Amino acid sequence: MSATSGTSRSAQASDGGHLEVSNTALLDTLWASMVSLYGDLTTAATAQGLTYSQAKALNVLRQGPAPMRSLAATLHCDASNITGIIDRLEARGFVRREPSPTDRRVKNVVLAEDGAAAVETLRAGMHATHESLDALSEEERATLQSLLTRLFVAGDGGF
Amino acid sequence: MSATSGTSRSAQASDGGHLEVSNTALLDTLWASMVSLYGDLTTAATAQGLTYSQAKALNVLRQGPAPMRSLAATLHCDASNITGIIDRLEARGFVRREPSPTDRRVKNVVLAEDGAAAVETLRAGMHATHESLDALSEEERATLQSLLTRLFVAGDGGF
DNA sequence: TATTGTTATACTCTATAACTATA
DNA sequence: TATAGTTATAGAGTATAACAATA
Repeated sequence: MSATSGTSRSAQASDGGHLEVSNTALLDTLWASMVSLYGDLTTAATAQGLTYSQAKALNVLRQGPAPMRSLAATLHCDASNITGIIDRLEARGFVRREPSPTDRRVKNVVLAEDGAAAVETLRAGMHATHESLDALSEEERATLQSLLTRLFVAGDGGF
Repeated sequence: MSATSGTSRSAQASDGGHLEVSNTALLDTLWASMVSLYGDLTTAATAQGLTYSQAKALNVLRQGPAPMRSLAATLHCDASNITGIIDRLEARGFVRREPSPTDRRVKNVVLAEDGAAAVETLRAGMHATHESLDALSEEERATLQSLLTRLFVAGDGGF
């Protein structure tokens, strides 16, 4: 945004480690993008009577059933939170708790039909995001997908 | 991810409007990226004794003082939330409330020295993000910055 | 009248610690 | 002993509604 170029990078390995201060401008852009996406997602979730955390949980469960502990790891929160979040989703019939056949300690959370419908409606309702994506070319979307996958998804499944 | 290609796009304008279902895979990637970035940010914030929301507020204030109402809009939350968030940041000396010279209803929130130091430390502490960014080439970072800016920042300042 | 910021309220999220039941 | 899930607790975030001060 300034004369120092959008991709400047202070390559000072102050303590012998890797590059410490990498690209302030890009960090700003990533941060702002996250806040915008968060806003669009929260708006769409509220329209379904869901909180941000509930929406995240439902979205993860689109990929298949998951144990409570696994959900906590994926959502970067303590396992005790998941109990309440799943409690509330289960009370609305959006998910079910099923016993694991292999480990009687484990409860697998399964996305119910109503939950699947709600999360699909939510995803379709992220209008600002969809409109922005429509403004990119096919090639640009492929590039973005590739870069973001390398940045955030590839490593170990979300840092 | 599947045989349907990473950039497929169901171009069905079901109700005469714009393209409704755009790129499920890319939405997934964006969502996962947001969750990962959120996780890294929260971890770095916790190390500074800050919550995610407090960190977002401090980061916005890096760009200069802002009225309460403006902070609420930028952070996509109700104005009544900001009162509490700024209360807690002010109690720790991270921000100050200053009266607006032009409108006696308005209070401008100013980043204090300790707050500026805390947010810079926080940003430097987002190790997972920095390491990921270091793995991209200069050109790739420029491309990512450009694409994200068009997607999320350019429009109207965060949707 | 409309807007800015605050307060009161109720609900949700969040981490910590302690607990039960399994492994 | 270690792990999965729950409960209790306290602090923080969140939106709604009502309010005072100012425009």
